[in-house]
Amino acid sequence: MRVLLVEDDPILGDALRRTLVRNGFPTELVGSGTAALAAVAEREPDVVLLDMGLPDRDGLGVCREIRERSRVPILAITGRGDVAARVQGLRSGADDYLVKPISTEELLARIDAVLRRATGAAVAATVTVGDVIVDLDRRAVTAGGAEIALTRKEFDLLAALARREGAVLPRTELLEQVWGIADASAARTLEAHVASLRSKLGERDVVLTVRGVGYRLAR
Amino acid sequence: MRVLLVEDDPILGDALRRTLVRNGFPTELVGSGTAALAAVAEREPDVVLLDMGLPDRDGLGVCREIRERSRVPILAITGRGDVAARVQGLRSGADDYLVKPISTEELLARIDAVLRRATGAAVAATVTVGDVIVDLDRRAVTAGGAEIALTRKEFDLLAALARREGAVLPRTELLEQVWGIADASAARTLEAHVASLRSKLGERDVVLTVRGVGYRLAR
DNA sequence: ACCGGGTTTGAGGATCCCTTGAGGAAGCAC
DNA sequence: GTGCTTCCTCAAGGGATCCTCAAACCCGGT
Repeated sequence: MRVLLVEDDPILGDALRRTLVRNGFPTELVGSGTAALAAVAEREPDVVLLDMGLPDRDGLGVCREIRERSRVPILAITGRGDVAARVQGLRSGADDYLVKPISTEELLARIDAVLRRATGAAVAATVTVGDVIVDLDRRAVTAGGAEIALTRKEFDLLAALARREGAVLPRTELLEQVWGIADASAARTLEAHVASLRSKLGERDVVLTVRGVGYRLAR
Repeated sequence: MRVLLVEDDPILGDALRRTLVRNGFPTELVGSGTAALAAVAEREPDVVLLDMGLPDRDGLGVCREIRERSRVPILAITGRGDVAARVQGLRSGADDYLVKPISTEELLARIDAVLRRATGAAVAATVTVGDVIVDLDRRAVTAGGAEIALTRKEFDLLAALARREGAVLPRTELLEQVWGIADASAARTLEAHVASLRSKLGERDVVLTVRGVGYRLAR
């Protein structure tokens, strides 16, 4: 499950690459369309994340050339409001697109979705922890067979933990994924949501505290 | 319509076999890759259910060998979270896969789907939600047997939701699919159409709102 | 030009839930 | 045990989000 990330801005590129790696996607970063074409042939990635605003050649051409040589799913990255680029991108073979600025949550969700479609409706859209089932598509959660109504943040929080089932997610990471902020000052907000999530899940001890670090899911 | 089940865990294997038999699929259970290859040649099953975690040889190899000798549809069974195995499985010729733990409903649905694809039967172009039937070809909707007259936008909206039955569609996505715009400022338009759609469908709670995200269909 | 259904837009209001604060409990080092 | 840090509980304000209800607008068809 390898990702090829094509992004010329080294800052954004590195940030995206780290996010992806942290979430279980080994990622190779290249900075130009030419390098991208070579990498597709050589490394056979499972998904290509392609910034449409490249320096050496335009994104559409790269997109088309990749598509001529491979059936790998392509996720286009476009600037905000650039509707024309979006439509043309989809015509040139991109499977979906992301609009800057890109939230971690959306990035992961789109990758999941694109993989699911590419592999013929397969990647499971649900995660099971004990008798708790998290349905990422329906944004629905059942515990012991009974449906549980969660709010937006509560679900996002649970989903972030569920995607990395069992792994410890640092508070900063959760804040970034769910709230989109890199600010640790909202610590109490996070705690409050963990609390309400726990109370809704009942006496199940699904969300565990890792003191000094963050939270993780039981298995 | 015979199923070949390849599963080394006798407990799980027997449970699956019984479930299948109860639901109309005569099933043979074998516990190793070697036996599986022999059984494929000899019994000519209509579907193979293959656990990727076998003791004697790895699932991928078995998968590939089966595929070399036969065009029988293969449903891979993988552990949870084992994304890599999933992708490789699909590359090695599996048609779809199931993730443990396997629910009966999902098992049967996947077998149906795989058989439908393999035998080239037409996929039904109607989606059913409760007693509401959405016919995507005829652009017609019936609820409780009675035909319901919907306007264009109302139908497009319902159809967009129905195609991804149950999954949450973000507001932005609905706006783009139904209205062709990437502008979130038309939010009230969407809401108005949801309202009229709901009122036409009666007290059925078919269209559910997911606060902060979008809408989805009940099941 | 005139309807008439379909669609969009606006304002108002109801509901939900996110955030924030303070105080207390629990964990950890010594 | 003592002190310190970290985390949890609880409740309430205020804001975001969505629904309702009308009215205006658009656009074919007659």
